[in-house]
Amino acid sequence: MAAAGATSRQERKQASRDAIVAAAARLFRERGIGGASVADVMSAAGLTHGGFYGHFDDKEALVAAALAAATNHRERWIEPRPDMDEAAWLAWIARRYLNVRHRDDPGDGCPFPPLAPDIARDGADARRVFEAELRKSAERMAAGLDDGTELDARDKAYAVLALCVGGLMLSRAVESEAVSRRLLRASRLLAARAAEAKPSARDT
Amino acid sequence: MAAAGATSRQERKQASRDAIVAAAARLFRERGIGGASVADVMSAAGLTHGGFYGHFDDKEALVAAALAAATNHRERWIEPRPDMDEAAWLAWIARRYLNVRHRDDPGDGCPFPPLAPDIARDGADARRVFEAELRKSAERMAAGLDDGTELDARDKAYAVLALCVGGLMLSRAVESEAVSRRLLRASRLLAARAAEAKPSARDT
DNA sequence: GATTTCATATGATGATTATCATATGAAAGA
DNA sequence: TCTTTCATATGATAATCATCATATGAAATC
Repeated sequence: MAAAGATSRQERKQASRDAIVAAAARLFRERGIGGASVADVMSAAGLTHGGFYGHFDDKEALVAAALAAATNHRERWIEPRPDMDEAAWLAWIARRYLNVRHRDDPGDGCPFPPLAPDIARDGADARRVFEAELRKSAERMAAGLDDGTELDARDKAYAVLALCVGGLMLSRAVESEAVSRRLLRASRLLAARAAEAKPSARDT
Repeated sequence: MAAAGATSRQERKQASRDAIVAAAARLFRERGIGGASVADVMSAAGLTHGGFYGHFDDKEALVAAALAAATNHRERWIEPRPDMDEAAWLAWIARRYLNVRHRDDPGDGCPFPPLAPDIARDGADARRVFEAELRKSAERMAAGLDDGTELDARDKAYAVLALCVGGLMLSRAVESEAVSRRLLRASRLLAARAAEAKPSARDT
């Protein structure tokens, strides 16, 4: 048995795998799935292309792993803030997500806007991972929301996610800075409207 | 000069070009830009690959043309309805857009959800066409909306577009029918909230 | 009718890519 | 120390793709 201290063969293989997944998570978000080859990913991970198939069955398996690994900012975007009312909290989340910094750094951002259409056309495995990650985001957000008259907390969360994902994606696809910022701002403002209008407070 | 009646050489070339653009508009929406080769598009147009460069400089020029050609349903989705109030009209638009039929037929649907990320990474020409088409949609919608306290009519339109595009795209990327339908329904319901709460009608 | 033009077809070309086969070299086990 | 194992490197392979070069055949012009 090896001295438990240093890196065992198993540990180093795991470290390689982690590096591959991290490189893929970044490159796929930046360039799309078709825009980053297996050799590109391996090279970005500091390895050569041949070893790839010792870690994954095929590229699609890497897509699924990279997608799961790319959702690591969720806790930062959707952070409970019991001090805020619902509308303020949604506005706060939207501001953290729908901004120029996030727009300009897709490689370190949310994987849903750059990858959703690719995933929609990909295999069922990737779609299952996508759904699981989206659901986790929705549940985390719903935990801070109240049920409304038409939309329960989970529905509100799904709708706000759709708005945020759509707004960010469109802000990246237009050419002018002015329209791009307008999309971000308008989407931020609509997000807060998902909070119930609270007729009870007014109509009592 | 040829008898003006039949198809001149010029007219037949134009017809070929139209067929290429129509085939590209469908295939790009169905498979993504990278998923449809020039040869695929030409074959779908009933031609062979070689003639392509007599019509377009390169594939990117075709992307721009196909994108402009793929927005032909806008008038159906965003149809003025002076008989409805703002919230009802937005709900009506969202219902026409965010439904299972549209979700399951991307080849004949809105080009924004399937193509936005590809366009974001593509050349500036395609992004300019994307922006022009998005702007036309926003202006058509804004013409039926009122300015609100935070969001003017154009902003409301951009936000509703972001929500619709995001909701449709996510509904295609998840695996289960239940979550997919939930995304469509929740997004439809939030769309109507873009209408001003009309404090004037209540608070007067 | 002869000749020219040109839209399209046929047939390269060179680059890229996913995937597989085999070599290597260092650590693990004996 | 010697042998085995195995993670990774090097080096194919076969397919796909955008793009280019040339051939063809029918319409347009003379």
